[in-house]
Amino acid sequence: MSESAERGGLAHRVPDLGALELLLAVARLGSLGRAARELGITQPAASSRIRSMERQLGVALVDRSPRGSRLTDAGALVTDWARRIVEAAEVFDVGAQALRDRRDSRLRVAASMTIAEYLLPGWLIALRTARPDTAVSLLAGNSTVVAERLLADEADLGFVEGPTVPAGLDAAVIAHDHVIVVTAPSHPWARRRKPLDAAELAATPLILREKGSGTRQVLEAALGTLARPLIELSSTTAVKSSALSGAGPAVLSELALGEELSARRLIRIPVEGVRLRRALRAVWPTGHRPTGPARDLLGLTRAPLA
Amino acid sequence: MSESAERGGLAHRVPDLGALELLLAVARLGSLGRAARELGITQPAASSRIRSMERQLGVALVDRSPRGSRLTDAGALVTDWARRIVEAAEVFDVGAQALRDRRDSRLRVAASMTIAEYLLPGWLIALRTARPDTAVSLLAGNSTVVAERLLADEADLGFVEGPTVPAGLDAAVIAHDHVIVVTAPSHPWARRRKPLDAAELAATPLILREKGSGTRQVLEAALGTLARPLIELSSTTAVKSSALSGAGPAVLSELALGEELSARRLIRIPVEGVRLRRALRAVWPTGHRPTGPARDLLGLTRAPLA
DNA sequence: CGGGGACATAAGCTGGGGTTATGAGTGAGA
DNA sequence: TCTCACTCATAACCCCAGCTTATGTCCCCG
Repeated sequence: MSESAERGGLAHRVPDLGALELLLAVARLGSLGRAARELGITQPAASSRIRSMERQLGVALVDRSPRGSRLTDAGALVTDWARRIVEAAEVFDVGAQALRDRRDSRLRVAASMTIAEYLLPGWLIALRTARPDTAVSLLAGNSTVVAERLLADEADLGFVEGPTVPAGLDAAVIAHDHVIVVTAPSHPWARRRKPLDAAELAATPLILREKGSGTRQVLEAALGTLARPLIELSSTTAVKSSALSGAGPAVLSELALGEELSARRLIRIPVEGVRLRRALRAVWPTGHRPTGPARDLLGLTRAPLA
Repeated sequence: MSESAERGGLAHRVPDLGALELLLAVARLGSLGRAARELGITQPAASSRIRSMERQLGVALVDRSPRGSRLTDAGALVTDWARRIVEAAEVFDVGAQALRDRRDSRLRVAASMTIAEYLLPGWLIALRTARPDTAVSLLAGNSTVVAERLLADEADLGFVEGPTVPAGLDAAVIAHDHVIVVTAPSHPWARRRKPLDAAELAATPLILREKGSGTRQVLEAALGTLARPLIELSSTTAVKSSALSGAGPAVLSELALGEELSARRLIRIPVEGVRLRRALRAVWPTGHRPTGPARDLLGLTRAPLA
């Protein structure tokens, strides 16, 4: 993330979550008072909070009138940025909630790191709207750990990544984790018209995760040869940062890239003739077809076998 | 966003930004004390803050030892979710900062709503690492407004979307806003093997923005006929929510979809034989080639003409 | 065996955000 | 025109989260 000398800290320049939620509520409901009521606080509290947020940002956010409150132009812009933060917070929330309720919950899920990080919270948000009262617990670990938990009846549903299904488990492919090649927009590859081929990819020094990591394995299996590292880094985030800084082409899981792709801060380079993907599977003990909440969750994860 | 009865409010279950930043610093630096120093607070403050975050989440996040602190397994998971929030906050920050410094700044940008919302903050984050001391101001408005500002020398660089370039301006296409068709994973289209064609798209009732909106215009221009609305909604977010809830296929700008696509909560349905995209252009007064910071920013926005 | 890290604990201050109580516009209807 | 019902703003007060300083404990290393 290129931590520049940035004195002050984000927290002092960005309103806190409560204020952002309040702003969204005002936008939706068109009135400070109504928004306050929805969040369970009083109207003066809401009024003061919005005001102090406007002071902090140095911009008027809402037009007050005796008939209600509407967003300013600037307010509309700010509200959309705020919504992104709140959505990220929702992901955090359901993830953390699942993590917390270890023991005593109704649906116990065991998942690989990648899935637990990027996919599960989204599914759980969806599950919550369908079955609001289901408490979920989450354990993250590798395939072996997931299998152990399922077989010991300490988990109801598991998720694993990779080519093999652990023994004793039935599985269904629910999606694929695409490993993709990206560069900064300034890189020459970003202007290519023809897709890369395997030979070219194998011949080019790339920004990679360390040897043995999931994405690296997928890449080398697909190439049928060892990859040539330009830099080797031990975290997905570090790889992303290097790529963003223009150090060179990087290989990353598509799941780790959110906004960077759609905002064109990183460009996806098409690759042809190489199967750069890894199956993501739901798993359960052989015979024990998922039922109840596990079945609901499984239904939500059904994606096309693209 | 399907506001369920969700009592309590996110803010009470999710640590505040300061705490999340602290957690990231601890993860990066491997020590509470060092992290504290980096954020400009004392070691006991950091210690207590992390502890209260652990209490709040009900999970141990860091392993303390007299030699330093390392993340727990759960801590690593939580840290990655936290990073998403902090990144969204950074986007908010640079956007808001640009919005605030209206008058007295060195680089004045005028941009269409879509670009100001989704693209500009990312570019400004990148610009900040290259030119940390450049103050940027941002005005959001439609093409006409952008053109006015540029011609009145009240802006140094503009960004507009749509097929035409306002008179008196030079332009360069920097990217394309792809309008795409998405459905929930449960929708039959999510399992199609063949791309949609124009006739099929025109014949199917779709979840759309209101008539006259940008994405709707692109869609109807591409189809050469009016679209058939299943539901008409007045905000991008509302369209997204409806699609997520499985109400039907929706048409949205790719820029508005972040995590939903990569996490497969919404599935992109390929469409063939239809040009569902709109040029995004940088613009400046004819003759006045951008120089200085404006030139730097323009350089950052260069993306392939995909 | 004495530093010097690293983290924990304790006591005290401060301020942001909450509350209640009240005032003051505006518009709609009797 | 008066009054009610709605909006938002202001004032006075309270509380607690989070900060600070000052100290204690543990462990490793020279």
